[in-house]
Amino acid sequence: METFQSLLRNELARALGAAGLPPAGEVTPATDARFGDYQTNAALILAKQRGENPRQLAQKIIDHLSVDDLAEPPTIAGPGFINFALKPDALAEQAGQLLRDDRLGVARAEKRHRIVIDFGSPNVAKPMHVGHIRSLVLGDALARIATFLGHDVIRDNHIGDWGTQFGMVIYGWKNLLDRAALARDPIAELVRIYKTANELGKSDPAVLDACRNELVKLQAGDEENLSIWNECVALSTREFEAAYDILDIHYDIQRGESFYNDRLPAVVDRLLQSGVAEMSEGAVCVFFRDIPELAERPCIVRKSDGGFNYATTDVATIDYRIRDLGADTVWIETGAPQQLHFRQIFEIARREGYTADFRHITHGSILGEDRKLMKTRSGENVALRDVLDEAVVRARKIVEQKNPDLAEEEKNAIAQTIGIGAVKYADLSQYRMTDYIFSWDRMLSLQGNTAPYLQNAYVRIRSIFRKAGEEFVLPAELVLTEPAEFNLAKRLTQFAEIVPQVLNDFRPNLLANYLFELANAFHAFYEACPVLKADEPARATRLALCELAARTLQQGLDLLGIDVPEKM
RNA sequence: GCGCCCAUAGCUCAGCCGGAUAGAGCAUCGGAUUUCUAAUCCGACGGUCGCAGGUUCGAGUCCUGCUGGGCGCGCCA
Repeated sequence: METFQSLLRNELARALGAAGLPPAGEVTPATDARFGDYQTNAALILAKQRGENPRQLAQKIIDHLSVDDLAEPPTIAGPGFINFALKPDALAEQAGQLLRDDRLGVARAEKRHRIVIDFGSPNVAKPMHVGHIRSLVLGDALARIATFLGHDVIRDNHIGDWGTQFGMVIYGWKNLLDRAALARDPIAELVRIYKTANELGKSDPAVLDACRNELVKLQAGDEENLSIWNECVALSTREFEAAYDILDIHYDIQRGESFYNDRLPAVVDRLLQSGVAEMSEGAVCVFFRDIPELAERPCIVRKSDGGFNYATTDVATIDYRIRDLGADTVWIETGAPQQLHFRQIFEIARREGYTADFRHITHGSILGEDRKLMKTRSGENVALRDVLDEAVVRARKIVEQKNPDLAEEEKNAIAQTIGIGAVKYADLSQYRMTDYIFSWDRMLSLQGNTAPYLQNAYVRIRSIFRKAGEEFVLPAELVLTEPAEFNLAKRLTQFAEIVPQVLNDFRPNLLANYLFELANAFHAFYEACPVLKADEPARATRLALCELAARTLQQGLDLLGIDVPEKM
């Protein structure tokens, strides 16, 4: 089914053609209720191109428009906008259709892409910390939305499992390991031996040498070191999985850096042979002399000691995703500091002839309430698990306060849904590039643009249906009379317009903002329009609006990776 | 030195391709509950969109310069 926006857009295109005018402008939701529901600036654009009077052109366009079944007669306003006000009947009809559509009106993408999404990507032998939240939550939401739009999405966990840190970890494992501590908290012990080895190495060159030696042995395939390494990867993976379960974020494949090891020599040979790379000061480099910003920033793909680095791995990773996985689109979600690196990697890929759509999707940092990078009092990164645990504990207290009569088990489940949802939503409701200030009080607030506010709108609807004690039956016809009904219905029809927009510039916050406005429209409707006590046909119409609002909230939150409770 | 990102109400933030008198939430103040979850709703107050130029019928949005903050820049990832 089509959205009002696309119906009007098509009609505009037809009218322009009929008027002998070229396609121009766009149809957008009205910026203000006074201007109706939709508007187009087509006349303004054409007037500029042709040096004609915009209002006269607008009239000419209107003369060819036929939107009687959707809207009141279009009007000209301001410098030459054409405004459309939807007819209540058209809105009611559209809402009825949405209820019959299990996609809530969201069209599948015209072209189905195979998209590899790389996000999260934690390091082995290190704890996941609060900084991983953004990449995880943003990447997951984008993956969910792309999947819903019909794309073939492969979620790839590109874990850091082959860094130079393993020299120290293996040295520590052999000389410093406390088995009991490892059994208790594997990652904490791995971090401890890594840090201790690092400290020792600073004061004792012999230790530093020993660490280097362990790394060389690992890279040469030494059996003992490989088995220690394997154990570290397994322990870390178990830890990651626990976090993924809590967050309900899951991957299709996990191809860590080590996966690409045996492909690296061939990558460099190929780059040299094709002339993309060249020798420089003993290293193999790619220069970008024709790109001003990159002219003085070469990318090293093989160090002068013959070793490979992460650039080599990332070139190999691009290869794999396109050749082996068949991707035509690659999205990499990481923090902003890696922008230069991926710019280089993508440029190398283009020079190798790859035409896939590469996107580096970056995000800002999470700051503490002191506006500095979020750290514990002792200056450590805040552990991801601690954040998630505290979110649930805090949510649990609120549930206890507001709804003490629920069963313990139910309270726990609700606290989980609200707490985790709040953490995710706080991140997703904000434009990804801006740094955001982490605040428990704000994200768990019951008012404002928060997950609990949206979840509450859903819960109120579920409560109505529980009270009604009846299955939802779609009425033959919806009849909209009250302004609050009209506003809610209009919001509901816009879900299908918003969802695809998110992928334009990777902005899940557009969807979050929409859902907030929808919840707002629902709450206003809830206050103004009794549902169960209303007479027919208002009662059936209002139940239908409730049903559609519940489904839209649930679907929208699900696309953000957020669950809804039945009670709270 | 060069490059990337950011700067909007007291606070936290929206504002995608340039569009009409720049919007929310929080906070503050004032209202609303015999009613389906008041975990809500309605209203008021609050702005030199960092500064200065430029392009345009029209600039928070695009261009140039500047200021302030964050990050990055040849052998870590």
